[in-house]
Amino acid sequence: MLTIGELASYAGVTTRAVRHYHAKGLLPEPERDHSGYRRYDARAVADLIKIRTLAEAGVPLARVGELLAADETEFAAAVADIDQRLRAEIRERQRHRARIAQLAAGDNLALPPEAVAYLDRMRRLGYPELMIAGERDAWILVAAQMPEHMPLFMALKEVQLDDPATDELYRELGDAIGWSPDDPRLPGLADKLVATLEAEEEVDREAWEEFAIPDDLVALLDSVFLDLVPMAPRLLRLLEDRGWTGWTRLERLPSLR
Amino acid sequence: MLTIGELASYAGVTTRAVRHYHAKGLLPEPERDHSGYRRYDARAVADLIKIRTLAEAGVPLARVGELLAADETEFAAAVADIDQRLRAEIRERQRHRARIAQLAAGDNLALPPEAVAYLDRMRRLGYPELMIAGERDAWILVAAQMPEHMPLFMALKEVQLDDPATDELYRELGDAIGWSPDDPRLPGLADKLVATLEAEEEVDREAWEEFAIPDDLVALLDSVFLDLVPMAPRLLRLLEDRGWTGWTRLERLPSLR
DNA sequence: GCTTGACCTTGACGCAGGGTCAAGGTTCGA
DNA sequence: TCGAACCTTGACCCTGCGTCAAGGTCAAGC
Repeated sequence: MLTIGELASYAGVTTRAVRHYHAKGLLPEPERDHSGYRRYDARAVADLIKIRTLAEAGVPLARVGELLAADETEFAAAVADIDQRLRAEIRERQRHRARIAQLAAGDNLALPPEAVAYLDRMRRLGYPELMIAGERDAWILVAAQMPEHMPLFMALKEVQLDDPATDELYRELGDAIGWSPDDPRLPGLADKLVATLEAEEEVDREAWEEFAIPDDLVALLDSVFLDLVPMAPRLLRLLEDRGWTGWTRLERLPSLR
Repeated sequence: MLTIGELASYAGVTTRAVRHYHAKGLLPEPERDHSGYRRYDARAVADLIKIRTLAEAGVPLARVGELLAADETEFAAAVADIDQRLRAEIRERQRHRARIAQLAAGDNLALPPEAVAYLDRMRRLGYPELMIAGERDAWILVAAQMPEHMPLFMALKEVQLDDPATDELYRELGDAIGWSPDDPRLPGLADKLVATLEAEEEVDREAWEEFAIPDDLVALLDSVFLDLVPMAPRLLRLLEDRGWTGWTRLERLPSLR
């Protein structure tokens, strides 16, 4: 007759595992000797090895019990089921590998490659880091909600950078990011912004409007700007004085009656 | 400003997960409003999405914190490390798949294919199921301790079945398995066994002895027989009367002084 | 002003599969 | 007769949250 330690070593498991299987009902509790020690026969070794074999094959303990008592049909069905689970887990890990390989390739936590490329271009063009950081945070939010639209959005942004007038406007905004709320240059900046908006062809904006950003996301993006940039609240007020509201989605105010 | 539920839904996680990340120190606790609710800004959404991105890439939360604060070199090293872990987990599951595919192919829980083939042959030859079950349990124990010797052992067993004399002896043992301990045919069976043993060429046994089964395993295998077969203790006593001891490894008793 | 339902708060337990003490009793060999 | 190496039960630890429980808060509709 075997003690728990001997049993465990025959089957190549720890005594803790054996007691765990007792607690789970996988292995029946054996007789105790006069001092309370568990005493096992050879059948227990064979049973334990079967349990180990299934557990090491990736079968959850909860199912090991069923499987030991299953007939051939049930066994085959259960095995098919487990195999499917294993395949799913393998695929999952393969996706994880691909994902972290992407992460390793750049600073693009949570951003698709085209957005990384856009931010890199801003960096090469000499935009201030604070502005780039704001853009990145904002696009992270958009990418999370509308990942399928990101290639289009980034293509539109690249077009904007290609346009010298927009580029110049953006550079001024970049400089203005550090201005204090009472900076005297702010009204002039607001004038320039409004002028650009009014000069803008409707066509340009249609491209954006077709893939309407949801209202709550717009509000969130506005708050990125408002939180990050000290002069932002003042600038928005100046724009409202000039008949425009919002930031992420700038719109004409309904004219006052 | 966002509530925890809004934050969570922007990032595509549960509120429970957000609180979990707070508890783990991955995401800083935000300000509370007058009623004690957590209030988040848009930065928190971006931070949370980064956490999610890493966590979904299979990075353990304990490492996510380090990674968010890591420089590029550390990040690359950590990513390489995680990739290695993922590959190991994939390999593990592929081994599991192969293992359960084997299991599905037969009743061979914990037995190598050659042992399954041997047991199947016993079944085809009409040996009683009780004897086959005993053989299976015994070989499970051997396979667990000496897996590398199983092909040889099974080859030797097949040779025994090929021999008409041994086959006949085994069939008698198979019949005897159900006998009561005081069955009058037992002495005759013991005589026949001893006769076979003494007629056996030394060469036959050398093959087995070369790959000595350890003493404790022999004791365990004997106990399978003693536990499973009611008449076993009596049969062993009868063999000892005739100058032989043991069962798994039958040996001549040292002659009495 | 009241109810209802959807939020929010902290705290605690649960899961798989055991690892790792703790505090004590038992057995075995020298 | 002593110490080492067993054994016993009980309880806490890990991951990554899910899921109660027992309440507080908020907005809407009556």
